[in-house]
Amino acid sequence: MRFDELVYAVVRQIPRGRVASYGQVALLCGNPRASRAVGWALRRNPAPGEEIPCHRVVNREGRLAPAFVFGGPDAQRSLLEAEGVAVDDEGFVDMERYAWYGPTEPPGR
DNA sequence: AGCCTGACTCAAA
DNA sequence: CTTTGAGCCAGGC
Repeated sequence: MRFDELVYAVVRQIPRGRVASYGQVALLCGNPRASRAVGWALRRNPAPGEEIPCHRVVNREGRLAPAFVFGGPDAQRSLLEAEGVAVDDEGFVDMERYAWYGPTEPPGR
């Protein structure tokens, strides 16, 4: 299986209203250091939207991807806010509150 | 095989 | 806090 397919498989599991960091996705793919490769894979996302919610992937600090990536300065923000994820003016999301813990989704939050 | 790129991350100045 | 530099990984050429 291609690495990017693995990335998509993971991203596809991120629930609505939650976000995951590139490092988190890389970890779930088995390569904690492959965060860059994750971004590389998402760059050519074959099915944006509910299929592969790449807008739910943010960097380690909860910072959204650069504007050009989603074709607009508020594209990703709109998608996230639409599903209940608050995004501040600087394009940051509260990781403590929206971070996805993984496929198993441990207790608490 | 080698070199380059990037939606990343960490450490240091 | 901002700016650099370096390590990392997969894929495109």
